[in-house]
Amino acid sequence: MPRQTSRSSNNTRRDRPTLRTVAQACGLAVTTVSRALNNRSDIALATRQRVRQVADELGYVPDRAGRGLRTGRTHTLSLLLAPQGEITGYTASIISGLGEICRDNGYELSATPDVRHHDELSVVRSIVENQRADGIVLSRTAPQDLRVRYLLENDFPFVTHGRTELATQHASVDFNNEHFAEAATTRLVQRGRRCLMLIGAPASLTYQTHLLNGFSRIVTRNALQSIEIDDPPNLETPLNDLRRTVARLCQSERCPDGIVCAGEMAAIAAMAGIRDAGLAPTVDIDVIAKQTSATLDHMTPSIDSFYEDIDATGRLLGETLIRLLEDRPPPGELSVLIEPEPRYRLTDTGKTNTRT
Amino acid sequence: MPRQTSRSSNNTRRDRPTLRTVAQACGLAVTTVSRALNNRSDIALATRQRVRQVADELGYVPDRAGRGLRTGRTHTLSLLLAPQGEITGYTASIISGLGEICRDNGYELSATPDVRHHDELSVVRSIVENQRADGIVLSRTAPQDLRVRYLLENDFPFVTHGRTELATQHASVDFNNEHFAEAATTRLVQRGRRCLMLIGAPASLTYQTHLLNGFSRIVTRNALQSIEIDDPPNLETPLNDLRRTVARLCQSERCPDGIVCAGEMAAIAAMAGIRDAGLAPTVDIDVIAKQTSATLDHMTPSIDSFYEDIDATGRLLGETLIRLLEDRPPPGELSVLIEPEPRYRLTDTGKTNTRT
DNA sequence: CATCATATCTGTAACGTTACAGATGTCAAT
DNA sequence: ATTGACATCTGTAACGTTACAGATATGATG
Repeated sequence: MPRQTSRSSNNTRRDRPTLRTVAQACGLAVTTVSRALNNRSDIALATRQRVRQVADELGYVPDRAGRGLRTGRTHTLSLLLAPQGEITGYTASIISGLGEICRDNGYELSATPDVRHHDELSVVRSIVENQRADGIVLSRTAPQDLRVRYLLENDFPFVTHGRTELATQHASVDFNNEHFAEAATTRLVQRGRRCLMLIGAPASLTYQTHLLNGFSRIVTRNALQSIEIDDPPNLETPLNDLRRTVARLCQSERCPDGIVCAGEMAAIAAMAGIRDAGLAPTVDIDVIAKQTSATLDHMTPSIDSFYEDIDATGRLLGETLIRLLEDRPPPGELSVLIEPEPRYRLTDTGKTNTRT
Repeated sequence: MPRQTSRSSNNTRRDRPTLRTVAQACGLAVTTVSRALNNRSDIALATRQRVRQVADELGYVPDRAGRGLRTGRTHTLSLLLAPQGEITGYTASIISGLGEICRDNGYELSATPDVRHHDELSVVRSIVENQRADGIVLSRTAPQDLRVRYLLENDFPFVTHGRTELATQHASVDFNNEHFAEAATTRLVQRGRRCLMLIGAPASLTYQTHLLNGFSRIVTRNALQSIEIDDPPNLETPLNDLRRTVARLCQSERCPDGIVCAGEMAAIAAMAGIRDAGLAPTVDIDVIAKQTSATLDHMTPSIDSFYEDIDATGRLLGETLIRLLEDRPPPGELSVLIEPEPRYRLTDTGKTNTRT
């Protein structure tokens, strides 16, 4: 057996059929075949069907480069990722859903990690200017997101996971973080907790506002205390730091008796911090979190949570963007809001209860 | 402000410079500029430098479609992912490392989820036949991996995460699972555990053999017992099932006193199962795991682990594949083996000890 | 001085596709 | 028969790049 060579050298690579091949097989002009396969109305229906069938039989697949050169479109969607090193399970789930939609619609999904400590716009600019994709999926949106402004100004198709506060409307999919925060906080109140703390998103991201709105509303309505500290830990605080901060807080006089946590990893670190302080999570300090994977289901003690379906979010992002690209009306609204799904603690048989 | 339109209509999109633009600016022929930018030796060194500089000033970036049409190359690497729904944090880390290398080398990274219940070859075949990428990154390799055979037969560049048992050599990056299993098992033995169990990979994957080799060697050498059950849970058993199986086992007469776990999520579920059986992880049954994220650091009780750096693996996969594509000798060996990094339990201050 | 080798540059064609401007044929109305 | 309207199909050109086969100039060699 030959050793793996470093390039596909003596090319026996099966030459794939082109429009010309199909045209010859049909006895038609190349142009006709092109228009037939693109389902243009000025080609007889019968011809269109015949061409489609012959093309299928020959295994014809349009050449991306040829098409792209002519049309300027790439049939690629770019997913902008957090900078290298800050990529989490969230990313994986988004890719899973988005990738499925791309595959089903003949798009490539291109994953583009952001560059740390770099011009915020450099990645989007490179994609737009160099025509690396037909559309962009953004996450980690800020209220006045520069990237969104840039894309709007340049009239480049995109969809965001999360909203902005810009005057111009744009396609987006978001989790209802306000409802999540309200429901989570309410549940703590119902359990008699009176002194609450929120571990939310970085202040620069739009959804931190939503979380705070929901949290504060319930706190105010019930005349509760909420813990404010100088440098509050958030979802992107390194887990060890978050853990230490929580531990310190738990040993101070400002110790909370309930924590709402907008991310599952942060919740795990927070529980570790509570234990470090010699207290018992759930008993001394109740914790309630947003859940995006199965991990929380197997924690001890088990905690209540609200589920965000990231996989579904990825699918929605993809569908929205592709509809936008293909000039079809978006599915329902241009902006979709996904509601949290309440989950209750595990029973000891290991079953999750999901009540609606 | 205008509402977001669905396509970049009245195109004010900045026309990007082409080779022709650069050629005119330099007073040279298009061909010359092309060859200059490709650093061909039949262009005077001075000319090459001048052209490069003018091109940079004009912000020239080669058009992927034009180049691809002519050369047949896409400057894209495809990462094959587990089927939708089975994608985990592992994926995210691979993408993180691989994406970085792609960006630095002018490649796009295309993420391609596998299709469940479908022909095993369909995805690779589609990539190869339709020239969707210049090279492929595979994971979840089997001893007689059909995809690898197909790629070898078609002389298509690729690199695998994990090895095969095929006679033909191919580029790969692998974690030394045998060493991991040996070291993990040895550590349990040193703690006096005598009746051990391995939660490894699915039997169909090559590295399960490596895990078993390492595990069995230590078990045999120390004349220990190992637990064999009919349908042993593995890393891809749904977590609830794994948890129940472990719980049941712990209540039977074949209860292990130590578990080696080749994945962190499985370790978490196993610990939950131990607790379900009324036993204490670490005390009654010691657990030791392979670690790929920070999650395990914040478990209670904290457990020992061996770290696999997936981010670095992604980078290595990318570097290897790109070197292969560009005909440069691969970095060191064609096959790289990454050694496990021992990690010890957290101290109560929240610091991880990494000794070498 | 003629010849040849070498270094450096250039023009043409082609990759596969689609836009555009016709071309051809058919049929109905005049 | 002629015209026009329509349905259906076709040929040419172009997108940006690189392969290929020269072209030109320079200097060395006989």
